[in-house]
Formats: sequence, structure tokens, C-alpha cells
Amino acid sequence: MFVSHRAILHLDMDAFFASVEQARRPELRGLPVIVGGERGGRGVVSACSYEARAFGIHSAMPIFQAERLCPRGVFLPVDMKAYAAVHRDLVELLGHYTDLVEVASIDEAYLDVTGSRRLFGPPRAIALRVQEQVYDAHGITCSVGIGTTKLLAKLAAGLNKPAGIGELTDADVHGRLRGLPVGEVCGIGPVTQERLAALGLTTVGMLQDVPFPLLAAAFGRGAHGLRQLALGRSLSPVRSERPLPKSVGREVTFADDINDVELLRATLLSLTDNAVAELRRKGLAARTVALKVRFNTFHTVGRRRTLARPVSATRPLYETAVALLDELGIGARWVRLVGVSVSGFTHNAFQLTLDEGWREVALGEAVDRVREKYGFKALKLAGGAVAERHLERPSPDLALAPSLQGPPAGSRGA
DNA sequence: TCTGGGGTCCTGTGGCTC
DNA sequence: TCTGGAGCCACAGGACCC
Repeated sequence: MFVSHRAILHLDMDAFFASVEQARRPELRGLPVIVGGERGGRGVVSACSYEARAFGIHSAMPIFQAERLCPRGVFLPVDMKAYAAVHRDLVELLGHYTDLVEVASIDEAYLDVTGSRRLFGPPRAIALRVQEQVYDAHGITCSVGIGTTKLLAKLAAGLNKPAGIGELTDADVHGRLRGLPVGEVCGIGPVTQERLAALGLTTVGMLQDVPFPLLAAAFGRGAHGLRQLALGRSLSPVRSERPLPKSVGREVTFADDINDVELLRATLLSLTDNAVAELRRKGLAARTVALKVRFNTFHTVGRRRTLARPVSATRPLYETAVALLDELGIGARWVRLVGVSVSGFTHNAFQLTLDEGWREVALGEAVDRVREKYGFKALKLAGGAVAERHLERPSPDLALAPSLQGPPAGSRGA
């Protein structure tokens, strides 16, 4: 039997974005708060309070559906700066208990408290103290899961939401866990769930017991991973160091579908400029450019190209993105979303001045300095400004707003 | 009234080199 | 010189997460 003696906590904030909004505006407490896209827009729900969930609203639900379910709900835009500030505070707070804090997302973290027990007591006592401190500092609640692996800790937190503390031991793997639906396990999404159901496997216990050859016949190499999930095993330990990002991207969904190639190019410039600014902030250069296009049919295609050398200037990356767009041949098709991302990172030390030309690099860095002082929108590249003239609601965080207006009235095809 | 944006990871395929 | 297999890499797409 798999036995681990580690003590891992998983901290999961309850309805994080909505809770932060309710904490800073007490008049919203007790009300159905929905954070996400604007009313009437094409966005989806990013987070919603438990009062909103009572109406059947959940994350990733299109806003128009949420409006229909709860017309009197409080719909708020995402204020990522505010949530990030709370997040930073929470991470600092967790660091008092152990050096081994792994930030999993803006509202989740793992703590390995194996070595903290002598100082702070058993894991449950630590969990309780963390909950109290989080509430005292920010007026929001969190759920804490305790387990011997990250997977068990996460499951335990999920089973005890909101504001609960739960524990899953190795013994529970062959006990309580068996009755859970497979979809409760992190890593088994709707598609896998459906494929498992086709085999008659709906609970974790069934997934534990199914003869391996049967699983392997259906899932190939993925079978082993599925079995590990069913047994609550996650191989990765809690890692406090934050690895280099693998990619940085920006994408935008148009308020109305477009088929204007010039506007698409201008939009690409703005997106690339934004992504590359982020790249330079991190001190990185990228070799690979990826283009993403979603048509009005919701069919999505991607194209990518790897350059001979890593670069950190907007121009070569933008030109590559445009070349990919041209090769794709949009033709008369209507485009719903366009995005660009860069990957294949190296630290952008000195080779850039050799490869890109010092003028290009110096220009990029000068632009970054101005933006750092006066905000991203203080400077825009010419094409990006063209795209922005089509903006409906400029976003505070992007040079390009998340919604662009479509073609002029009457220009749309039959 | 259709269905976001930011990511990571995995798989299958095809080209290239040895 | 030709051929096939192994290994690597780039690419495209999809599943999944918050």
C-alpha cells in the first residue's frame, strides 16, 4: 500500500473574486454577486457568491445565461489588481508557517507543513489558525484540505467547501474516496468523465478496481495516470520555487465577429505588443510565436512558428504572427477571437543586441520605461491605435480592450 | 442573445538526421 | 547507395485547470 508521511495543506479561497468584492463593499454581503463580463456582453462568469450559486449560476457560465437565471444579481467586472493584492498578502501570511508554499493559482496554494508541526501543532490546528488569520485580515473565508499528497489535500478541501477543514488519509483512499464520482477528482474533466462512463466507470472505486488491461485498451498511455488519480497519488512534491513561465499570450474576443483582415492585423499588433511588453518585464526572449483564431462557427485553429533565434522586440514577433495569419487565409470567414502567444523562452541577456539590432531593443526598453511610469496606454504602436479605434469599452489592463466593435453596419454578409 | 482569458500538459503526426 | 528504425524536434489540436 502507498504510504506517505507528509502533511500537506491545500488552501482554497471560497468564491474568491466575489468574496473580495463583498468584503470591500459590505452592502453586497448576502446578495448574489457575479464577477465576470459585463451585462449583455459575450463574457462568462469568472466567480460568483454562494448566494448566486443558489440560482444555479456557476463559473464559466455565459453572462447572458446568468442574467436570465438571476436578473436582480449584482454583476461586477473583474478587478484583477484588487484580487492580486489580497493574493500577495495571503501568500506572505502562509510563509509564516512553512517555507514550502506552492502557489497553484490566484486563489489556491499548497503548504507542506511536515516540518512545522513542532512549532505550530498538528495540521488541523495550523489549518484553523490560517482560516482565522485570513478572515481577520481580509474578511473572507477559505477551505483547507489536509492530506498526505497534494491530490488528497485538494480533494479534502473541495469536499469541505465553504469555510471547512477536511482531511483525507491513505486509508480513506480505499474507504470514503471510493464512493465519489470520478468527476470530483482534479484532472478528470467532462470529456474523460464521459469516456469513463461509456465503460461503466462512474465512481473512484470503480476506477480503482477496473482491470488495468481494460483501462489501457481505452486510454492507452493515459491509463496509468488515471489509476494514479483514483488512488489519490500525486507524484509532485510541494515546490516553493516558481518556475519560468512556459508561454505568455494575449487574446481577445470581438464584440461582433469580423472579417476585416486589416483590422485583424492591427489587433494582432496590439496583442503582440502587450504580450512582448510582459516578456520584457520578465527579462525573457522568445523563439516561438503562436497564432490562434476562432471562427464564428467556434472552430478554432492554431499555427505556430519557431524563429532561428530568441527575440524580445515586438516587430519580428508581430511580423511572424502576421505571416501565420496570411498563410491561414481567413478569406471571407468571420472571426470571433484572435490571439497570439510566445514561448520557447531564454533569458534575454546580451545576445539580443546582436540579433535584433540595438535600436530595436533600445526602443522597446524606452517604451517599457514610459509605460511603467505612465501606464501601458501612454504609448501605443501605430497599428495598435488603429485597432483601438474600434474599441467599445477600453480595458484598464490591456492596450486592447477585451471587446472590439465589429464591421460597420451593413458590411456583414448574408 | 451562445459558450472568456490566462495558462500547462499530453498526444499524434510528420520531417529530419544518424 | 539504398532502406528502415530510432530518436528528436516542431507542430497542431485537445483536455484540463482557475
